[in-house]
Amino acid sequence: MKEAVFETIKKALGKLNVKLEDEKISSFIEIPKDYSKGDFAFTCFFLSGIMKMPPHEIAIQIRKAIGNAPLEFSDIETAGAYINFFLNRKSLAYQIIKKIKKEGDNFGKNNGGKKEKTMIEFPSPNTNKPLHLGHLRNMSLGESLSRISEFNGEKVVRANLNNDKGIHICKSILAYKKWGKGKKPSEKLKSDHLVGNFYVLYSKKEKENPGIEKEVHDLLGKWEKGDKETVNLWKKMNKWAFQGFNETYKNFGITHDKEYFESKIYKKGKEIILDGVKKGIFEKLEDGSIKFDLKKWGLGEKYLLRADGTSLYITQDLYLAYLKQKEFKLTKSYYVVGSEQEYHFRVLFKILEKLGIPLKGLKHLSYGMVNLPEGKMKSREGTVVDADNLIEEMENLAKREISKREKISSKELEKRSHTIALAAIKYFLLKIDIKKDMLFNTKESISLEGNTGPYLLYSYARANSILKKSKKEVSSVMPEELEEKETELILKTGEFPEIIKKSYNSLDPSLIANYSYELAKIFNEFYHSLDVIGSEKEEFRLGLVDSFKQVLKNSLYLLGIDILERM
RNA sequence: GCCCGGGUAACUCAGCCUGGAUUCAGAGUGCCACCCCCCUAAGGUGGAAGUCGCAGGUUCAAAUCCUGCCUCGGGCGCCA
Repeated sequence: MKEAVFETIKKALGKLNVKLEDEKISSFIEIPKDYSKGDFAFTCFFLSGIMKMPPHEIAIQIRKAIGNAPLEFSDIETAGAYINFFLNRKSLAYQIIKKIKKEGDNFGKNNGGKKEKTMIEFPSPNTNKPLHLGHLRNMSLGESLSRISEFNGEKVVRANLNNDKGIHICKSILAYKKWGKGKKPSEKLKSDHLVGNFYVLYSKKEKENPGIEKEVHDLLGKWEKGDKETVNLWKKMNKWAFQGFNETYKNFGITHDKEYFESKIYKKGKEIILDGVKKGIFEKLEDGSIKFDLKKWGLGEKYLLRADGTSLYITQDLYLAYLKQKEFKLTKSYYVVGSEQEYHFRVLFKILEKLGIPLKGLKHLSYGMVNLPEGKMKSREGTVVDADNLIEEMENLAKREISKREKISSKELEKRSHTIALAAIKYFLLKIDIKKDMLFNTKESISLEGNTGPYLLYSYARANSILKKSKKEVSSVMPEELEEKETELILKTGEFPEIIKKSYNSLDPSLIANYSYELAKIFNEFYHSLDVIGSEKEEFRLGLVDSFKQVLKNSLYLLGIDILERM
């Protein structure tokens, strides 16, 4: 439709003997923020220099030169320095509603990425402590980005790298060994929480007696040598950690297609480094260590292999990047990892580039930290918001709210409160710009009112309720006149495909989250100002409600949020 | 010291990429007032609340672009 505006303007300018490049004209055609100002607008400020007239005068001149509005438009009017183009909204509305109806769950999909095979890695936890709020942000983002990519036609492999070895793991193992007394997970103590408790205990003991740090190193040494007792204990505790994680993943609606384990790859990658030395990219020092000079790119120097020939974190990451590619023939590979690791990934990608390993589409999907009013979360000190506890707390809150309103079976109560709790958490974590740090204030964040996940579910349930109660059939016949709220709602649903593309291109789910809220808000305004059931336009408005419901559903799907037919 | 990223109402955040509009720089929470005759009040309506960190610059036009500064966070290991 923009072309029609363009042609109209170009013609009019021709009549006024104003010569402009097509691109320039096009760049001054914009979409007004407010529907009441039309569907397109042409700004005349920039012409004042050329035409030697005040901008509003120019607008009037151009409007005159346009003459009668072409068929596509219902109206063209000037407002100050703007020429506002109103599309024939009845036919536009009709087209949007028809399209949503026809495409349903596929509305907004496109296959722009159909040639892509993408691996998205998240949340890659350490196995020495349970998942916390930071992981919830990570998982919400990972799942949402996976769905957004799929919605745009990509094939997505959801992967997880389990950081199951290293000094931090040995800390919880040592604490268990010394003070665990053979304790086992129980109904009351989830297995990964048990492991986490010993990690906290270790930190406490270390403060009292810094000497035990040596014992941890000894333990790591034993593990690396394959000491039977140590390895068995490590296996046992890792199993507990994984069991607990799996419960949390399931509870949070996360699945993976591929699991990687650091313990299985940590020795690998040496060949890649040595190959780089042969090619003269890396430098071998006298003591045998290998390093890479990245000062050219402002990244300093980085060691790639220890003097004793053992691997470093970056070494195994190089290997894993290579392995992923080999196994899955990827065209893209994303890492959902916190912003604190930006430097690491810049170095990693630069090295891969220099090695000439044909890895395309590597990207660190960096997200900001989740902080508490008291400051940073620290697992060591136990000052974290635990994932399982938070979910449970939210469920209880939702249960209380539901019980105030309605008596339902306990099974239904469980289901609804769970869905509401997850919606609240996921929406809260996704609505904020991916790259920004965020503050989690327990009391304020755990709200079910206002700009929240439950608000969206509630709007959806209301729409559903109308459709259920009405005895009439949805009709595609357009009414004579459209009310303002009707127009707003239709145009907003029509924006959806564009939002999807934007969100896909910028890899940021917050655009969809904020769109969902705006959409639901308009629906609630519509709901309050106009009757559906019993109105003369009942059939038409049912169609409108149905479109809204569909678009909100698609939108929430992309955020990884399940819907409820009743609330 | 160097490299990233923030600083918009009391609080939490949109808007910034792609600079514009009339009375207003928007939401939510909180505060004040109002609305259940009617499709779920987890809702809607109105009000109070802002030197868009500071100072320059570019432009007909700057929250938005550029420079400097202030300030907060993160990062700069033969740790992971």
